[in-house]
Amino acid sequence: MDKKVISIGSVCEMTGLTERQIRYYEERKLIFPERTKGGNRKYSFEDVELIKAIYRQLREGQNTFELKQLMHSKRGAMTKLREVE
Amino acid sequence: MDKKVISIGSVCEMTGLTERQIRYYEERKLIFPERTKGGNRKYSFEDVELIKAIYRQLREGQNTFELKQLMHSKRGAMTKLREVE
DNA sequence: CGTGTAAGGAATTCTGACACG
DNA sequence: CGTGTAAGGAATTCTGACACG
Repeated sequence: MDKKVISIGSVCEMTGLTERQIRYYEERKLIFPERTKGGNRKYSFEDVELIKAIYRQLREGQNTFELKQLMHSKRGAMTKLREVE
Repeated sequence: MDKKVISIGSVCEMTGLTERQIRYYEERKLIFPERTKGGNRKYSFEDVELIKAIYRQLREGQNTFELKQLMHSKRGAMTKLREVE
C-alpha cells in the first residue's frame, strides 16, 4: 500500500530506528511523509521499506547526499529496494 | 496488509466514520485492534475494510449482534467482504 | 441500539537547540 | 554527518458517563 497512514511511532517499531533518525532522513529530503492537519507525520509501507533501505546504506558508508543522488538517478542502486518510488 | 499500524484518526479519514462509531464496533466484539503500550488502538487495512462493511450492514438494518453471528458462521454473508478474517 | 458530546487525563508527536565528533 | 537528549507545547487518543430514543 502506498497510503500514508502510519504514524512515526509505528514506523519506529517496524524499522527499529528512532524518531530522530526518521525525521532526519526527511530533513535530508530522502523521504516525504504526509501531514495531518495538526502536523503529525504519516508514512506508507513503502516509506517504511525505503527507510530501512536508507539505514542499510548509511551503515555501508554512504551519506545522505549520495543517497539522494542515487534516488534521483533512475534505475540506481536502491531502485530494487524502493519499488516504484 | 494485516499489520496493525493505523491509528484511529486515519481510520476515521479512510472510512468517513467517527471515533465513537469505530470504538463501539470494538465494544461489540466486531473488530479487534491491537494496542500500543500506552493503550492507543492500532488497526490494519483489513480492519478498515471490515469496519466499512460493518457500517454498510448496519445501515441495511442489521444490528451488531446479528453481525457477530454472521462473522462467526464461516462462509457467512460478509465473508466475501472480509477476505481471510 | 447506535451514536453524539463535554470532561479530564494520558500517550504521542512536534519543533528548535545544544552536544559530540 | 548522523544521532542523542532535555524542554515545552500542541495534537491525538483514551475512558466513563449522560443523552436520545
